[in-house]
Amino acid sequence: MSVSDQVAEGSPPNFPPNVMDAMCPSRMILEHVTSRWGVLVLAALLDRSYRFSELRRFIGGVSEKMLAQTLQTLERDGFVHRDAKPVIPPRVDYTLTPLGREAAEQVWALARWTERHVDDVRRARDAYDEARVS
Amino acid sequence: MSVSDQVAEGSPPNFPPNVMDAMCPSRMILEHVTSRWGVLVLAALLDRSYRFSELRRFIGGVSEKMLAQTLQTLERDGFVHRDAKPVIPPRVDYTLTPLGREAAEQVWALARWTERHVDDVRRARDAYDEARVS
DNA sequence: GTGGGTACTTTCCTATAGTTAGTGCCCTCC
DNA sequence: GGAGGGCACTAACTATAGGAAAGTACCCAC
Repeated sequence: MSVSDQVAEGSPPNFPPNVMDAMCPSRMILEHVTSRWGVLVLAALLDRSYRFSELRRFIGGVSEKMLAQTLQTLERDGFVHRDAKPVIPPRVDYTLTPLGREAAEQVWALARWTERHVDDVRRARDAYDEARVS
Repeated sequence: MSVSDQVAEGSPPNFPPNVMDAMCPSRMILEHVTSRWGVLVLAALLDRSYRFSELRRFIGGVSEKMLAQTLQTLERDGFVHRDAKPVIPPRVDYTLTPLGREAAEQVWALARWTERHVDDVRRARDAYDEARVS
């Protein structure tokens, strides 16, 4: 067994990383950052840090469970930093890490893009719907 | 009742569009383009058009049902163009519209970014996991 | 004539998301 | 001084979304 054989066997079958491969870890990371609430958490934290319930009020429609779950996932992936101060009442601040900031800038750009193109999509939907009622 | 009152009442309560508002249409559009399979469909179609089952083979792990559903949603939103040739066997080509291309460029950039940072995330996860087994 | 390919749709079942209620501790209100 | 609310969660339950598999209808190759 040669050295190159050892490397080939020891390394995962995901080189180079490819999101189109269901087994590639990059697929799961992409799912975390593009998840329903992940996108909004990252976008929110881009301009400042937030406390848990402050974030919950800012992001309309998110449940406490899903916000906590999303924040834990993003923290584990190294996108979000959780700063818990041992005071009463509890105070926990969430901030972006440098890695999280890079991701957040991209999802924020996408969020702003959709906000700008709401009317384009509405027109497309009207045309689509009208084409099949006839 | 003044004219400004009429405008305020007649227009939807979503101006300017804001993804943080659960009721804003931009929220739903963002969910479509960042959906689990929407991201991958847009990214795939960026470099060329695909037929249905070609796309299904290219995007690992997608079911026929979810691919059809995702394509219909993206078509209705005006991101994807469906070109069905009335031949036997059926031939349907999916392409991006100009609007879809703009969205696809952004999600593709995000996909490539995650592929490049797989190792950073893996390290963050190892550190996170090790911090709570002790 | 059996198997495979095309592009889907339908049915069924499970996994995931969301809703609700509970935790423990503190502050403010009247 | 008891009621209500805020803080940051967690646990249990339920509704909905997602995935597996089969069906459709037609054709071609072997």
